Amino acid sequence: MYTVLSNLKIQINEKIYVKNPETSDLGKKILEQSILLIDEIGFDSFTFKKLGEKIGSNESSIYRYFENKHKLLVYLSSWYWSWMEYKLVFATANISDPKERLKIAITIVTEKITDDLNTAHINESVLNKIIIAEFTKTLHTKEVDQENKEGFFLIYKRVIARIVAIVSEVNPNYPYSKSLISSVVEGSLHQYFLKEHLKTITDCNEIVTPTEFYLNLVDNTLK
Amino acid sequence: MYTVLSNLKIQINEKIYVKNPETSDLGKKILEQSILLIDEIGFDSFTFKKLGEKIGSNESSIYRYFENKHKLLVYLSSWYWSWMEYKLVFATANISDPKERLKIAITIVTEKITDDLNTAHINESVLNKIIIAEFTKTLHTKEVDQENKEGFFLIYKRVIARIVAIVSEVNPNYPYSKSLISSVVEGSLHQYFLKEHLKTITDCNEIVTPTEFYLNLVDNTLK
DNA sequence: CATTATTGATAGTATTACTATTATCTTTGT
DNA sequence: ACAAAGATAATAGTAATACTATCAATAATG
Repeated sequence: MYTVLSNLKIQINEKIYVKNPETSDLGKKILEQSILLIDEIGFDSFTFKKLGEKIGSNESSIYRYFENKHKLLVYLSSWYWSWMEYKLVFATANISDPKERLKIAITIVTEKITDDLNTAHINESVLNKIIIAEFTKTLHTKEVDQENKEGFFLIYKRVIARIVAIVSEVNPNYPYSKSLISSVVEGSLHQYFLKEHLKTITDCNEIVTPTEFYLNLVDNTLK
Repeated sequence: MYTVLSNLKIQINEKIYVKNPETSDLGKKILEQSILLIDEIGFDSFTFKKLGEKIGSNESSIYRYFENKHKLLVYLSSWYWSWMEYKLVFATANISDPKERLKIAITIVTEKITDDLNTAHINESVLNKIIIAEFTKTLHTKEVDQENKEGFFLIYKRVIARIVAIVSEVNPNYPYSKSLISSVVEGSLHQYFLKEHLKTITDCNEIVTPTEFYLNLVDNTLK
């Protein structure tokens, strides 16, 4: 996969990190290798100590970038959704037909992810695996309301809002556009999860894709 | 809410517990109070030590019932879905029209939960809150495939399979019945979560219910 | 070349997630 | 009524986690 701008820079809410990891080599290494390590051992077993060992750096150095592993995951998620928004905006620009625009948007948020070569230290394909496996954990905490107030989930919500706006163009009378799209975005991750782990309760497999299922669903719903 | 059978007994996979908590007072207290404590402080902060203090019992005694807090959550989830299956089977029995049966089934799995007075030590309304907040955590672990093999998620999958069977009656040509229903069941929990915490990306509120949204969605989809 | 910022090394603390042992208390079977 | 068995409580102990603090070493910059 390649994006239109080379070396795209992604802006993340400052409250999520202690020190911006994009501003140093160590910071970028933390992002790059944390993605690989979380994918490898899972977020629950992931610790800053293990990450430090992996990148040949010290635990305490990592704490200078992120308060704790939860915040790091929130950062990676924000990065992911920001990248997704970027793709969404570019892919739907200059498409006049709302129906076509919606089709593209649904495809973008539900399709399989390949690595974007413009971001040297982020492997989007592996990041996507983490999002499928771990994204719900960023939301499902006792601190969700506080963190939501601080804007931790803004980009995620904005991605959904953008697609909701297209739905309203396609069918202004449909009364559940927000629920429909939040359900598509979250549900798509879930279908990918089921396809890997609980195959008996999904139709998605090597042939049928979540994209196909959701394009059909949205199409039927807005008719 | 009341069920047809009084004192209904729910069977849980033996591999989930060390000692069946339904066989003693302490066991029942563990179930009852763990639900309240997890709801109160969240699953992440929940420990057996805190639970022990709450029920005036010893940490080590709780370990005789459950290997760890993850297994306890799996137990509570299994209990919940088993109870849901029970409600589903009763509510749809003797309804000959598949469309009507599907409508009832969707309603059952998406509607707001009130306490079932037939189960003295389980507060289903609070348990439902836990399921909304924490159920995904039972699945999103590195051990999911192993635990799935051992049957930890059987009842959950069976609930979905039962509704899928009704979908096939209503529309045998619809090719995504499993994805549709897994998406409804999981998505419904998600919509309840959004309604509480991320209101801007859902249409569900005090007036519009997840049930209404999903009945409409399924109806349009199977037309 | 001096200052400042960054990173590394080490140590230390409170909590968690257990396991093990032994004592006590409660049932139950005869 | 009493012994044996089973369940629970109390205590102690361990390894790992999730940090914080301090200070030394190194690199970047003006």
